[in-house]
Amino acid sequence: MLSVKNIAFDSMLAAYLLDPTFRRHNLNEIALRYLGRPMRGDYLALTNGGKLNFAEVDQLQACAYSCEDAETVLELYTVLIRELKAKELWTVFNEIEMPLLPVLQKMEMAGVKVDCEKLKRISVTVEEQLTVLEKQIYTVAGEHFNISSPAQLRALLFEKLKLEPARKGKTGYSTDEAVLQQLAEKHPLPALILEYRGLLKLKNTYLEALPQLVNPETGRVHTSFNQTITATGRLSSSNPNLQNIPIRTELGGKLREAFIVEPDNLLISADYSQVELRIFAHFSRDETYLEAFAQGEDVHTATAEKIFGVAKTAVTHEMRRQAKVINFGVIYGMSFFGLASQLKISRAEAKRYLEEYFKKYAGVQKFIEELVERAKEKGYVETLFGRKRFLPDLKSANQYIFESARREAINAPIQGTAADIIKIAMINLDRRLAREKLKSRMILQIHDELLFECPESEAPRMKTIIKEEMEGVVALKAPLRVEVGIGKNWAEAH
DNA sequence: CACTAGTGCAA
DNA sequence: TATTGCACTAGTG
Repeated sequence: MLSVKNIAFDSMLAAYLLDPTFRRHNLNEIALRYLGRPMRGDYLALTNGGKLNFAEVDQLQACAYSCEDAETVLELYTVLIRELKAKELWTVFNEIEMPLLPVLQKMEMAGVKVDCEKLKRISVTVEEQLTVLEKQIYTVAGEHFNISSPAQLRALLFEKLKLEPARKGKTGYSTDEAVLQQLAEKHPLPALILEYRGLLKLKNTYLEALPQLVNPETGRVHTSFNQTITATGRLSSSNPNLQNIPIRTELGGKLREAFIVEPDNLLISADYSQVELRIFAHFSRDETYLEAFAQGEDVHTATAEKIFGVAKTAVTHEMRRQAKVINFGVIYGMSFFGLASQLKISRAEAKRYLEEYFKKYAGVQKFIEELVERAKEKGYVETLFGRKRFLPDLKSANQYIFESARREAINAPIQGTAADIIKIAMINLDRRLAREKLKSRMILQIHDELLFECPESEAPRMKTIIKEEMEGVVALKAPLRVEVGIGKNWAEAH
C-alpha cells in the first residue's frame, strides 16, 4: 500500500534527478515547477510565516486543502515519472536512488559510537593551548581584539601593523590561510593566528559539538545523509556532518580515535583507491593513465616521472606532491593560472608543467574538448550510469560564466560516476549482508569510503565481501581497487 | 531571528 | 582563474 508520504518522497528523488541543481526545499516548489500550481498545505504554512498556527486556520478549509494536496502529490508523481522516462533517467531512479533510500535509512538509524571521554580529554588540552596562544597574540599585537573576527584582524594586520599581502580579491584584503602563511615570513603574529584558528575550529566544530549530538536512546551519533542536495549525485551529510572529520593533522588523527565501536566489534574502513582518476582514465581512454593503472603503479609518481622527465627512483616527495596537484587539477578543469597559485610557482613555470602534461597524456586534451563540445550541443553531461547534469551556462556569452560551466562539465561526470559506483556498491552490500545473515552494519559513507561496524568473528568474511562487492560494481578500463583497513577506531581502520 | 561574508574541514 | 559539500563566528538588519 503506497502512502502519500512515500509518493512525496519518491517525487523528491525524481525531481532531484530531473534537475540536480534545482534548489528544492519542499514539494511546493516542485509542484509549482512541474504542475504550475502550489501545494495548499505549504501555501498555508507560507502565509503564516512558515509556521502553521491551527487556531488561525479555518479548519474546514484546511481539510479541503489536505485532500487536494493528496491528489496533487499523486498527479505530480505521475508527471515526474513520465519526465524521468522521457529524459532517460528512469534507470538511475529505479536502480540507484530508490533502492538506496532504505540503505541510507538503516545507516542513519545505526549511527556511530563516539568516545565522549576521549573527546573531553583532548578538549581540555586544546583549551590550555588556546589560553596560552591568546595571551601571546595580544602581547605581540599590542592590544586585545577578537581573533575570530576577520574584520578586526584585517584592521590590525593591514592598518596598524602595515603588513603587505600579495593582493587578493576585489573586496579588500583577505586574512585566510594562504595570506597568513605568506605574511608569517615577515612578522610573528600570523603564525600564531593560524595556530589559534586551527585549534579553535577543532574545539568548536568537533570536540564540543559531537558529544552534544549523541542520542540518549542509542548512545550514538546519528547523521543525516541527504540524498537530493548535490549537483553531481554525491550524498551530503549534516547534523552533524560526518563527511568532514579532520584527518590531515596529528590532532585530526586523535579526533578519529574517538570514533569507536561496541565491545567485541571492529571498525572496517574500505576506500576506493584513486577512483576519480580511474574514471577519468576510463572516459578519456588515455593510454598513459591506463598503462599506469594496469601496472598497478602509483599514479602520481608515474605522472611525476613523465612531467619532470626522470626515472621512477628519482621522483622526490616534492615532485610527487606537485604531480598530484596537477592530476587533481585536471579533473577540476584548473588553468595554468590556478596551478601557479596552488604550487606557488610562476605562471610561466605552471604553463610549462601543463604543456608537458598534455604532451605525455595525449588522450586527455582531446577528451576534454570533445566532452565540452558534446555538452554544449546536448545541453547536459552525464555519468557512466546516465545521471545527468544540465548546463545551460555553456552557451553563455559571458566568459566567466562559460568558464565556470566548462569546469562543471569536466568535473560532474567524473565525480558523479564515482558517486554512482559507491551507491551501487552500498545497495549490493546491503543485500549481501542480509542474504548471508551477517550482523555487520554499514554505518558511514564518505564519498569514496565506506565504514562498517562488525562483530570480531565476522571481520575476515566481511573484508572479502566488501572488497568483492565494491570492486565488482563495474569493470572500468582502469579497474576499481579497494583498500580495506580494520581497527578498534576510525584512525586505526583508515 | 534570518541572513551574508569569511574561513576552514573533508572527498 | 580547481569540483562538491557543511558548519562555525562575526556582523548586519
